[in-house]
Amino acid sequence: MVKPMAVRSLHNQVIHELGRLIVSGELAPGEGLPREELLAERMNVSRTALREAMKVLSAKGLIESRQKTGTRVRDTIHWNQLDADVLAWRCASMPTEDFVEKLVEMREIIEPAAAAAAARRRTAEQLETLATAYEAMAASANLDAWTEADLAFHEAMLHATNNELMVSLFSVVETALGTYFVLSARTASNFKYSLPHHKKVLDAIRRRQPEVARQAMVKMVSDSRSNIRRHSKKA
Amino acid sequence: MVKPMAVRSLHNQVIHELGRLIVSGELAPGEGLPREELLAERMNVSRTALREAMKVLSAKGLIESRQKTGTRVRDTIHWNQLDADVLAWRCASMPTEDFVEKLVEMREIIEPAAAAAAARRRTAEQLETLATAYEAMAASANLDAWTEADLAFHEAMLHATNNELMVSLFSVVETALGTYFVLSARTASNFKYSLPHHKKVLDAIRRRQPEVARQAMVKMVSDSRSNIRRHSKKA
DNA sequence: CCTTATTATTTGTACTACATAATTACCTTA
DNA sequence: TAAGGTAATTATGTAGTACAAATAATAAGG
Repeated sequence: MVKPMAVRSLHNQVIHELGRLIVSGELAPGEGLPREELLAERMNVSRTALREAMKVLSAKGLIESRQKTGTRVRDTIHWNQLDADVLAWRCASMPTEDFVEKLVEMREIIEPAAAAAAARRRTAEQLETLATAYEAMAASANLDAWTEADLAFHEAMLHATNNELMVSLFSVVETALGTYFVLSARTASNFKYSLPHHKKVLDAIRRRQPEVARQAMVKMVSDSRSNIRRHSKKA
Repeated sequence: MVKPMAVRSLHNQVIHELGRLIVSGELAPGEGLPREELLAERMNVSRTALREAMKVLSAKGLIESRQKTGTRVRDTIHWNQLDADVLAWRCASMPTEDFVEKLVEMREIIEPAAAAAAARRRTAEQLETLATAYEAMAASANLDAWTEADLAFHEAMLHATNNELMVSLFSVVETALGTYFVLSARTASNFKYSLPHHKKVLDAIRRRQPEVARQAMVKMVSDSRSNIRRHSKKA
């Protein structure tokens, strides 16, 4: 789940280091950061690199800089919670149960609607991509292959809505699926459990049946929700 | 609609200048930007300020920099379409009809679900805030006051879901409402047209009736959709 | 012709210097 | 003493220079 994310450049490292610290709560909202000169020295980077990182974190709503006052961690209200990085940082450590709950709720809202829209507006080519992803799921020999194909399926569905705003929600779906992969009690024998659900969605989209697609997707998500619940109770 | 956004700092100006150019299509995807030194000179800023801006645009998925190769505008697929700035830049000039359509579709997905969730989980305090916003709408004497209160109502509803991921979608709702305010044929006499819709939503949330709230919101959005349609046909 | 070394160019990082804004403290004055 | 304005202080903001690192293009060598 945690992206390896070959962080090449220095300022990218700084972004992720500070970002993770803030999102994890180790740097609490309201807390002031050391002034740039000190912080740069402490992190062994130049003020230049540090500032470039801080501008990005500022754009994500995590921090706020003012002259003389310094830089402070902003309240979570202002965080760009849908940002892929912010979501990833929240899952860097084991995500809290209530955050998983919120992710599932988002899937319940996004994906059935997306399935319906895809059934209405998908092109032949988009259907092709979706079908290919499904085939890869069916053919997957191990968990990793399944995971990759599963993500491809859900992303292809979002693309098939032909609404780029919808597509941008993939970061949420991706994170939700990621936590599911970690939390659900899957084994080598049952990891293809949800394949029939995916087939129903695919078929409904192929046949351009929005409501059928929606219901199939509702079923799929509600199923994965209960899978997580079962696992949580175990733990 | 277009945020005045008192762009104080230089690099913020650069962010918005370049951002708008890219999102409007004046700088097409695939197109390479001049190298930093030249671009900085051309924009009358230092390379320092330019780079800080470029890092932010890069974080929004609009551009991509590589050593030796230079900086290129990325394909729209990679754009962070839900980013508040990106949305605002898309509406800087008159938004296209199909973009408005996509915004409305997002409202249709987000807001009914949010209304239902708010009815389920809102706190007394959140209800208070929502009611206050409603009162302000009812009391508004002009279009500006109405607009402000309307936005506050929709934001309060998202907050009442107690799901911060939902709250972050406010940028989408805000943009959608903004285009609606511009495109709908409102006059001094009828701008409170949707007040009863809002009352139904508020009451359902107060009474904790998720499905009633959802349906009321479905009605409100579908109504505003048809209002926009009517106006588009005129033009 | 293919492979490998060299070169040139562009972004990446560091450092210095100064500008600007905002807070704080002080100092003047009624 | 209290009010109010003013100057000192200190953080971020901007500019500019120099060099490092990466890589596309090119030249050298087999």
